[in-house]
Amino acid sequence: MKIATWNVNSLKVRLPQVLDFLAAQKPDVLCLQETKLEDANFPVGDLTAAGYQAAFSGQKTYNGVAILSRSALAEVARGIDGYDDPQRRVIAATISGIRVICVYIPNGESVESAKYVYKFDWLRRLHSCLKEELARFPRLALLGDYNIAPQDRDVHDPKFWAGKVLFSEPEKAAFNDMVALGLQDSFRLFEQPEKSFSWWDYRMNGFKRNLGLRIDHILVTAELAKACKGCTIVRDMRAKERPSDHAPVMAEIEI
DNA sequence: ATGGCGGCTCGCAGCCGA
Repeated sequence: MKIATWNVNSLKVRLPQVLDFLAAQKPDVLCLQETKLEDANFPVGDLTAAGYQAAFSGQKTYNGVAILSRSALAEVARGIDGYDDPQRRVIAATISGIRVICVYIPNGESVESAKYVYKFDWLRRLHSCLKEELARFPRLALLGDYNIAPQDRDVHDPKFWAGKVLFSEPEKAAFNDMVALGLQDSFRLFEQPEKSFSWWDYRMNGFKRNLGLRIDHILVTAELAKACKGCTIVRDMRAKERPSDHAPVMAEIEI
């Protein structure tokens, strides 16, 4: 089973690239972030034609998440239970007995910003939600745009990024709090090329110069980690015409 | 590397992302 995550930065613009990715990589599950679409405009027809069912939770202009799956999506849940957040950032579904949670964790803007405070409030709520989900589902994967680069090797210039949003110590601590719940970073279960990133700024020739960050992750429970056969960043999607600023991340689980 | 890109909107400039 191949599970993937991709921040597409507008599904309306990126639909052709998403269809390319589905055809080329044939993931069983693809989690999307920043669809920027109201549910009424979700491209159900094109995705059905490509062989995928979808569950989605969107809004106009900002945010928006979705899960595409070749097989049935059960127990679909939108948002975090008990948290009335108008920003559409979470959707979950059970697929082939695996709990798949797709998240678009807030960016935070800067460490001085009110949005940084929101990020931590949000992460606290996600943490307690995860605790409950983990009690129910020994097979769970948390995929998405975390907006956190957890380690020095996930940042092209750790000295420059030190203390900045996406790489500040409290954010790394929040990431480690999720790991402490029993989740493992599937990417780091395997040998990986140096300077592996999942996001590159559109500006300053960020991709060509490989000035990136690894902020998109697939965290899995121990039971899935045991069955995990690989995790890769599908870098070539970032090199295409009119790319998202993120590349997809994909893990293979033998089930 | 932070102006510099690219997506969005009752657009024609400003907000947001990361």
